[in-house]
Amino acid sequence: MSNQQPPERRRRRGANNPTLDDVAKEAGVSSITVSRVLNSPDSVREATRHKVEAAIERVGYVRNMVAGSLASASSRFIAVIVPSLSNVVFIEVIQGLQTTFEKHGYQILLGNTDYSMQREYELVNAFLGWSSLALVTTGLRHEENCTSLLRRWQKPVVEIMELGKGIDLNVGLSHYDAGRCMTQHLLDRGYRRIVYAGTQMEGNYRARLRYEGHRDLLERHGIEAPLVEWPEASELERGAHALQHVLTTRPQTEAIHFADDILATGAILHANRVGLKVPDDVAICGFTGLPLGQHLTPRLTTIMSPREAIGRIAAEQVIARIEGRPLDADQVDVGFELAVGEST
Amino acid sequence: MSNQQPPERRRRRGANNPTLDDVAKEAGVSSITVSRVLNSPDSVREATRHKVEAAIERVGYVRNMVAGSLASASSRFIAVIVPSLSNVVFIEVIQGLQTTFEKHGYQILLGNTDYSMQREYELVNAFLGWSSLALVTTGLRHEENCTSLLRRWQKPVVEIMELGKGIDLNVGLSHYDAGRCMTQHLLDRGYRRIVYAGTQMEGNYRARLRYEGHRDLLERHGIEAPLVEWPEASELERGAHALQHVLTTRPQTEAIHFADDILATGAILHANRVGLKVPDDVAICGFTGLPLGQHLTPRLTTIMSPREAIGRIAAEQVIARIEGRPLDADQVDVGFELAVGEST
DNA sequence: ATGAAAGCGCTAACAT
DNA sequence: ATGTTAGCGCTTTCAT
Repeated sequence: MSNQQPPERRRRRGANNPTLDDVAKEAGVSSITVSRVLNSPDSVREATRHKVEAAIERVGYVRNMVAGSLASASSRFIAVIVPSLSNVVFIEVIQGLQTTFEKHGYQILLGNTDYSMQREYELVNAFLGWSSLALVTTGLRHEENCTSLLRRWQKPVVEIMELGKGIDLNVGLSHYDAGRCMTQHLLDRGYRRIVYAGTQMEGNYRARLRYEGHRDLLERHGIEAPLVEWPEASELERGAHALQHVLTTRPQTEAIHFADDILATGAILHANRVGLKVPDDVAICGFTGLPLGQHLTPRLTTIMSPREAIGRIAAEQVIARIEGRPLDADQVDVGFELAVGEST
Repeated sequence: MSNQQPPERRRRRGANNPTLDDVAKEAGVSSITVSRVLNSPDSVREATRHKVEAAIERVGYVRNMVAGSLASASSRFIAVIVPSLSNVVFIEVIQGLQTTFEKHGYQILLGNTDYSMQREYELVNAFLGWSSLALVTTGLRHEENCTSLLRRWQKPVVEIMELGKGIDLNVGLSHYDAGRCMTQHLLDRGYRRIVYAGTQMEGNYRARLRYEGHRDLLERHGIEAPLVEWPEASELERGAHALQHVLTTRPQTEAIHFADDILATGAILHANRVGLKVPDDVAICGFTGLPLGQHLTPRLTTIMSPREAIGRIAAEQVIARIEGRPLDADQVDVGFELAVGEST
């Protein structure tokens, strides 16, 4: 004989946190009213709102963002993907993004690819699964799967740092032009025997683009463009070694064009230590425009890239899109600026 | 007369992404089997698994993390709250956390309080609402609401940077002892007229604790402990100004104990620029142990705090808890080390 | 090893 | 301005 009573209800409730219903009961309203107090307080009468707010306080209600996101099929997450967290450049970009997004109540979902496109694809996949509102990623090159997934995705995608035709929005600068610009400056100063020194040049193709700008300009002048590179990440110590190495293996070198300010700073500090004169013994320049460079003696000649602005502008573009405001342009060239110090 | 046909089903589906059911249909299995392939592949026969994996690929399935988290009442989020992103110290801690958590497949949810406890409480609230598995926050002082909310919460909470009795777990060092240790070194070196110089000393009470260690030791020796402070965040420029300011207003000063390495470095670089001799004209020391300090001439005397280790250890503690492994201790003193350079 | 059914806690859609 | 109902897409529970 079959069981006559209705089957007992299965209950699960993970933690036993108060829910909207608990608050509603406490306040003597329906749960949707509580939801409205939370999401569009103006659509609720003031008296009701106060009752509900008091009830929320009393029961110690903590909003379940997960349930809300599932029901509305959207979260306030913005996915942000960078290749490295040990590079100040990306930290500053993240600051620009974070400050701007936070002001508007968005939460960043941060991912680090370690310069692996496979990892980037995995992160993109996971972040889309969180109903992110938009995605900000670094550079214009991705796995094919990744690009096509993002193209199908119907939400704002910003590719930052580099300039060019991309998936959707783009905020950056031309690294090729930046490399070329610095080398033009070195030529103007009369330097001819110039070594380019960088780290992780395979993964970090923006540094490679700068080198290509450098090389093409030199070749046009019939000058060789030797490249020395190291697989490790940039550190002050590496810059010191690089200086030592170049002066040992190529004692004729007149100038070293470093791929970034960390290396260049390490080289200048090392020169100070061992009594080498910059730029008389060897000229040194970098790329990025870290404040540190302007405090050295001699001040570092470098290319200033507006890192925080990249983050801020990318965030502003995204927010405009989300809020349905029209954009001036899908591509923003933030430019760069040559800052000439005494190191060249 | 009432409508005889069953009422038309309301449909919502935000985006029209393929769901588990779509994959299941494609693979000719039930949706729970697809779920198992994703969550516990070993519980599914190999042939079935391959069928399902092919179907996932074919329909371009992107996992809906939100729905999964709601159903299971848990996510793979770890909430991380820091007071600032413009301070390298927290960046390095975040790196330690992020690297360790990522290895285990956890996603950080990053929040920045700007040294506001009110903001910290809001972030905690939001992050608990995302079914976070654990929470890492900075310091031992919080809003009362915040502390009691976290105490009720049945998941791991780690308070980092500072050492002391807290909510649950604790990983840090004694800032009071660190300040005292450095000042003992200055006394040993024979300095007596010592100025302590810091920034944002109200919000950043860890810097204040270091000052208190410094002050108490000096007072025990019957020496005054003047404090100069600025409300802005630490920058190299501020360190340069601070040096200038102290030497102008208190020309007798023999040593400046800076609250952090950024200020101290700014001061040393400025001294190099204007031809002041460190430590002969004035001795300089800092706190943190940034690599930069060891590349200066003279090398900076500082206290090395293991920033990345704090992050790593905090993450390891959390992971052990989550995975049900026993902890050696709820409190970890990561210690610090006096690094004596030529600047004192 | 696989499946059916129920429910996670919220919000959209549709009343009133 | 407020309420009713159904459904978001998954995982848990229970069954086979």
